[in-house]
This record gives sequence, C-alpha cells and structure tokens, in this order.
Amino acid sequence: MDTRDLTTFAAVARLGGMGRAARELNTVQSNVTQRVHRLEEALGVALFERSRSGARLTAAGERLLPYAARVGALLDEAGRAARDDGSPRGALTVGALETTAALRVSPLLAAYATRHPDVDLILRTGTTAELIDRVLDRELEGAFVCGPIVHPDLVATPAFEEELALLSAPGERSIAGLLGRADLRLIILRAGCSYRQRLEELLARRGIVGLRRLEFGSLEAILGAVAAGLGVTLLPRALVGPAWRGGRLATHRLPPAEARVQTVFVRRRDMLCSSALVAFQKHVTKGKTR
Amino acid sequence: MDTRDLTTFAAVARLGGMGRAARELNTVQSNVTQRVHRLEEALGVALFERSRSGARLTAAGERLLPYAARVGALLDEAGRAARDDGSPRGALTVGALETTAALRVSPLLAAYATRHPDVDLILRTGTTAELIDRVLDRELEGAFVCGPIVHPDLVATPAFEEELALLSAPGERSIAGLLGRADLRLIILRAGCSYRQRLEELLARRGIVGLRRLEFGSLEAILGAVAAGLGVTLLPRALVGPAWRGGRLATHRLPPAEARVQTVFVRRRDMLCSSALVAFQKHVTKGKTR
DNA sequence: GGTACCCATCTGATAAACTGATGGCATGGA
DNA sequence: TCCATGCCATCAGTTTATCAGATGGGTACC
Repeated sequence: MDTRDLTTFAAVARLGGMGRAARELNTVQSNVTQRVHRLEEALGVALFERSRSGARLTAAGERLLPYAARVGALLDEAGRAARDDGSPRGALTVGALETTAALRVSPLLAAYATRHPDVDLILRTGTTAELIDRVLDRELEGAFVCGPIVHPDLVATPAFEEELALLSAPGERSIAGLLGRADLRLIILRAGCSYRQRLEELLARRGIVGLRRLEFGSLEAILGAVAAGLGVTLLPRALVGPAWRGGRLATHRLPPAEARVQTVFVRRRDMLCSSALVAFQKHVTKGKTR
Repeated sequence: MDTRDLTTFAAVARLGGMGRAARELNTVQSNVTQRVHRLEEALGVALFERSRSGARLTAAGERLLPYAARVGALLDEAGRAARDDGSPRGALTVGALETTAALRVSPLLAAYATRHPDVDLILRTGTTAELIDRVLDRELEGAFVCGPIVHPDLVATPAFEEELALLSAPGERSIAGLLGRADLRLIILRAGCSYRQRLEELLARRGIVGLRRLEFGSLEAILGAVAAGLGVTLLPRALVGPAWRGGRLATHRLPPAEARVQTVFVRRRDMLCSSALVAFQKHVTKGKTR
C-alpha cells in the first residue's frame, strides 16, 4: 500500500469523483482510476461504488478513509521528529483568543523570539471552539483557550488567570444600576466568543435575558463602542490599558466566582511536541510563576 | 516520504548495513543506498553514519526509526480494517498461559471454531511477560495472562478466576507438614512463569526461602514429577483432572487470599479489534457468566 | 437526439527504479 | 607488504512503473 495511493484515495473520497480528484491532484483522470484500482486490488475489496455521478465510498472505503488521514499525519510527524534535533527552529504555529493575544501573548512572543531566533512564530486568533478544532485538525500545534477543557485527545495545562470585569461608559457607578437600564446592549467580539456566553450567563443569573447584541471585529472597536455608550461588555480587566483609563471607560468589578477565568494551553495528546513548542511551553510556565 | 523508503531505512538500521539490508530485502546494495539517500534528501538530515563496518544511525535516524515501525503497523491495520466487513474471518492469533490454554481455552476454541468456521485460530502459549511483549509488538491480537495488568498501552478485561492449590505427592496431609520437609523442591513450568513467583512469595510468607527448583517443559511432566515425589508445585486446582485424582496426587487447598488468581484478557489499546477478535471476546464473556 | 459528464481502457512517451559492474577505502591476515 | 574481504558510492544500461492524452461506453438531463 503506497502513500500516494492513499492520498489519491482520500481525494477521490472527499471530492466524490475520480475526475474531480484528478483536477485537484494536478493529474489526469486515467491516472487516478489506475491508483484506485491498484489499491482495491491490493486490499481485495472495492472501495468505491462507481456511478454516472461519480464515485461513492463503499463500507470498506469508509473504514479505510480515516487511516488515510492518520497515515498522512504520522508521516508528517515522522519528518518533523527526524528534523528536530532539540534546538528550537522552524515554524511554530499556535493559536490564542484575541484577548489573550492582546494581553499576554505579545510580551511572551517577544521574549521567545529573542531567545529562539531560528523559530518562525505564527499566531492565529479565534474563539475557543475554533482554536480547539484547529488543534484537533493539527493545523495548530497548540492554542491558548478559555478553560477548563476536558477532551480525550487534548492535554490542557493552565497558563494564565484573568479577572473579568464589566465595562461600560462612565457615569453609572453600580452594576445593579447599570444592568437596570432598559436600553442595555451587549457588545461582543464575535459569534462563538467564550466571554459572550459568560456574559449572558451572568446577566441571566440577575434575571436579565434577551438583550440586543452588537458584534465588533476587534477589541479596540469594542472598547470604543463601550466608551461611546453603545452598551456593556465583559472582558479581562487588565485589558483596559492606560489609554482607556482616564475616565473614558468605567470598570465594574465582579464577585470572584464570576470574575475568575482560567486560560489554558491545549495541544493534541498524540502529537509530537516540537522542540520549538517545548521551549514555548517553558516560557509560558516561567512567565506564570514570575 | 514513501512507504518502501521507510521499510528500507528500518532494515538498514536493524541490520547495521546497506548491503545486509539489500540481501534481506531481495535487492541489490546500490538500490538500498539510493533509497536511503533519497530519504535523507527529502528530510534534509543524515540518517546514517557510514563507515567501513557498515551504517550506524545518527541521532536523527534514531528519532525516525520508531516512526517507521508505527507507519508499518498503521498501514497493516488499515488493510485489515478495510477488509474486515464485520463477519469474523481470516487469522486470529491469540496467546494464553499454558495452564489457561489447558484448562479454559480449549473448550472455548472448540465452540468458537464451530460458530465461526471462516476464522483460522492460532494459539500461542508463553508466560505472562512473554505474552504481553508479543501483544505490545502486535504479534498477538490479544492474550490471556495472569492479572492484574496495569499498562498504559493495554486494555485488560477479566476473563477467568482460578483457585490455585499446592500439589504434592500423596502422603502428607497438612500444608505445614508438607512445607516442613527439608528436601522440599519446587517444580515449575519455566523461568518466567507467573505462578512460580506466587509460589515463592507464598513460601516466603511461611519463612521458607532458597529452595531448589526443578523446571519442566510441560504441565503433564510437572504433574508426573510431583506425583513421583520430586517436589511441590502451585497450579490451578481445576487442572488436576480425573486422570490424576485417584490417589496419585495430593491437592492442598490454600486460604482464599493466596489461592485466588484472576486471568485477564489483554489487548493493545490502540489496535483495531478485528471482527474475529470481537466475537472471540464475546465468547469469553459468555463462557464466564454461564 | 444531442450534450455533458462520468469512469474504464488503451497507447506511446516519459520518468523512475532496478540491476550489475566498478572504484575507493579501511581492515585484518598471510 | 600485499592480498583478500567487506563496506559504501557511483555509473550506465535495462526494465518497470507512471503519466498524459485519446477513445469508448454508459447514463442523465435538456
């Protein structure tokens, strides 16, 4: 069973046809047909049901498909393991929540980049759910997400602890007074944001439901909107930097049980830790205890 | 990275030379050289240190080697998964302790063979340690061994419960009297036998250490030796069948804490369960509750 | 009854792998 | 010292595998 036969097989399965797979693989249809045939002959089972509209996986094909991906991932990992001589280098792709990226990761990356100049750092941002999907798909070696995370294929290590606070325009001093306003609106970063859910739970516990939502694409935009009196938001308190302190924003502290949120670093349990990643995790831990 | 490149690489690593690998792979040395070269070029690292006496793995080669085995195992498993349509067939290779094989597995296999005629059953015997090694090496799909087994890569399910008994030649009625004899010898099956250790622990608790040991290759030989008065042994009580009951052997029952031993069925956690194995485990469970 | 799209098959061209021979090199024995 | 041995690298010729492109059969849809 050849590696390329498997990737060809996977492409046919994914695209639902040999011709389409051929186009994607930059080859011709007859070639794909031949590879699939050879794979079927080697296995002794039919992998596709051919029809006028393309090729559909048989039961045997369905069983084989996950292995194609696993073999590919394993070969990838083998290459990285062989190349990785213990000194961090190459690309390190990690993910982070936008808030974590803004608040914690920048200084970390700066120190890391200085210490390990041979590593090309790539930082992707997204919501907890998006980042976890990407870690599971091996697009990211790891990610900072909103904890706690319990997943059989993931390892989570505590990285940071944040204190969330309600932010509003200045003027209202008490949370109760703030939340009592009829025209209250929630300002959130994006649809799947972990803090959005926390904010809604927090309000629900106070009997407030069904509020209007405003969605903004960046943290600065959110803070600006809050300062302009468009609504309230829930964000790490430390995120409100000096530029926003001087009376432009009001920060309402919450009881510890609601305020504290842990940011964890997750990675696939079965995936090789590159030296670059090991060093990165060391930096994170060092930064935490410091 | 090609599959054959990896197997070639593994052969060179194992045999310590390209020429030797070529002989094993039924090809010529120049070919092996070429494959290794290509692999090294693809990875960008040297995998072997060439010398007059052969080829030795570099650090990068050491890191790559385990992946060669893993990829091979995964491809194997992929093939079996694709072929396995849910109805048990093909080869099923399991292991068992000699005592378990004699006492429990034979009737099980008979019933299983009748129920699933398309399965070629292969039973290997050995000690617990040997069998576990073979399961870990994927030479066996599973094995009956002496429990309890705790291992991160293995799953163990209880299969049988045995009552061990001290066996001796007739004449001595009490265990104390039996063990008090100065010329006492232990008769054991083989070096790594799990019951041997239990027997020695049992004697040690009674202050008896440093006894002579006799080693025999088969259960029948052991029972014969015991009957002939050569020494004592520790075996499942049920193993002493009718042929040995009529006064030729004395069975000394032990307190439950020492007598009870559980036989478990172990298999690799990460390995595909073939339909033949699933059906086999079902038979085992059925036999247990019956 | 075209037309479009699908897969299977065939054929010649191209690329890759394989074989066998050769050479360099170090070692160990006569 | 010299030869035999065993090792790997390299090269050239052959065989094999892979590829691209064309063709044909089949079905669905217009």
